[in-house]
Amino acid sequence: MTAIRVLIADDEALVRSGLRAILGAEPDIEVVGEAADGAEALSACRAQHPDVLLMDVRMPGLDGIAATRRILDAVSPPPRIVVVTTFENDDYVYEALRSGAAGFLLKRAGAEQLVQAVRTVAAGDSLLFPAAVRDLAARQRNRPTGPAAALTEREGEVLRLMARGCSNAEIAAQLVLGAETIKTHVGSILAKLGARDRTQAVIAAYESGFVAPGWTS
Amino acid sequence: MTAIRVLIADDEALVRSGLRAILGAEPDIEVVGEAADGAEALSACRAQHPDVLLMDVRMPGLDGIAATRRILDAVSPPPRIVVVTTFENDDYVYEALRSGAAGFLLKRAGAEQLVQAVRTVAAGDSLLFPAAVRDLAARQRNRPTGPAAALTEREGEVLRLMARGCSNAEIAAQLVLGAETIKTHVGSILAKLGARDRTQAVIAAYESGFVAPGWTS
DNA sequence: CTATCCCTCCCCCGTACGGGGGAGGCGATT
DNA sequence: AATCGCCTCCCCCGTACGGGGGAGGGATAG
Repeated sequence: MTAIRVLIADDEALVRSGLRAILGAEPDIEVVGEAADGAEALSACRAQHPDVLLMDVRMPGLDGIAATRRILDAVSPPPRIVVVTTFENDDYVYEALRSGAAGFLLKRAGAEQLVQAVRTVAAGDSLLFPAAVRDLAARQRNRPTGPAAALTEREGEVLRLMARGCSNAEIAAQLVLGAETIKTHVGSILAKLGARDRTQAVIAAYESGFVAPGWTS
Repeated sequence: MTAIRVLIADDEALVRSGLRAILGAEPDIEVVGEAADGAEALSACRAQHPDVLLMDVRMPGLDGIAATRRILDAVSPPPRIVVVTTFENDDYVYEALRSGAAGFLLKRAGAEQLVQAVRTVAAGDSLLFPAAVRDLAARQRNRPTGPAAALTEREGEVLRLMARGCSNAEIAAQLVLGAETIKTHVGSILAKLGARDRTQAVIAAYESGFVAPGWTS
């Protein structure tokens, strides 16, 4: 049996070196390349066709999630992708898996878990490590990420209410404001989101993850 | 170290027996009870406080997902829950994990994988088995399940276009129909979905899974 | 101090939207 | 043959919505 070919994608060179050191020590694992961002990972995958791609979520440019999607779309045969992340900061666990990642690994996992993870996904299985996943999932709701970031706090509240089906009058009542004020906010929201009407704004809210369907929680 | 206490919840007695046989053969695992549905699982958890709960998703009454949620809410300390499912039918993978399940196991997994899974979750780690998870996730989109089921084919098309931000005129153009026709369809959709305006209809479409945000794929 | 941004509220105006009717054609079911 | 549901199109009407202006107050930054 030939060695498992692994590609490492992480924006920090030190981390890449560390991973390479750990994996390189294993006789059945071969690190075939490194990438500093999602775009590099994509081209490296095209060139190297690794069996396993170890990818950080937080990277400049194409982040790990988007890169996962693109690589699985563009590279054939697709590598098995393990998304790596640090501790506190990540809401991306499920998004990563939904994007088609085969596994999810916390950076504070031990070296043993790492090589185990690589072997597991290379064998065709998926994995989740470790228990902290559930806690992360709970925290997953607090994601203001998106083009909705440009919205002010007030506008955010208004958009959230719009996304719950409220009319301008209802929003005004809810926030104890004049109906005219809401119209102004709605106008700003439409402009910032590039939406033509409130419906498009709500769609943008869903698509950007500013609000999420109940069944995703 | 004391044995891992396992509770088995499945509506088929034969399956329960099989699992019990497999797990009972392991010296470090003890099956402390069985349950035929979610409600039984809940009360059994309260009585036995197992370390691990092996639960089928499809069960009469309280299904596995709902039971998982309730048990994790109601039982302290909560057991580690492994959701078990058969092959084709399940969109529930992510819902199960989001409900707080520690792991997910296909029934066609081998006995070895089963005991391994029990040991893994008992140790505090989460797991996913096996590779089929991603394919299941991919199939997850095709769920016309919901209140949108009552919609006509035509109405479905219209709703889908509404959910893409189209105006009535645009929908009419898209479907090569009169604008008045679209108004009729929209009216029917609003009535069937219990929505007051197109925005609420689009929200219902998202919430019911009739359409899904791009980031869920 | 001034500029800028946000929040608040007001005006007018045009229109797309939604409610409430009706009506004809068409296929399937009964 | 009759009925029913679906699709198609038409009328009128009221209004919530969105565009385009303006304006004052408060906070922060320069």
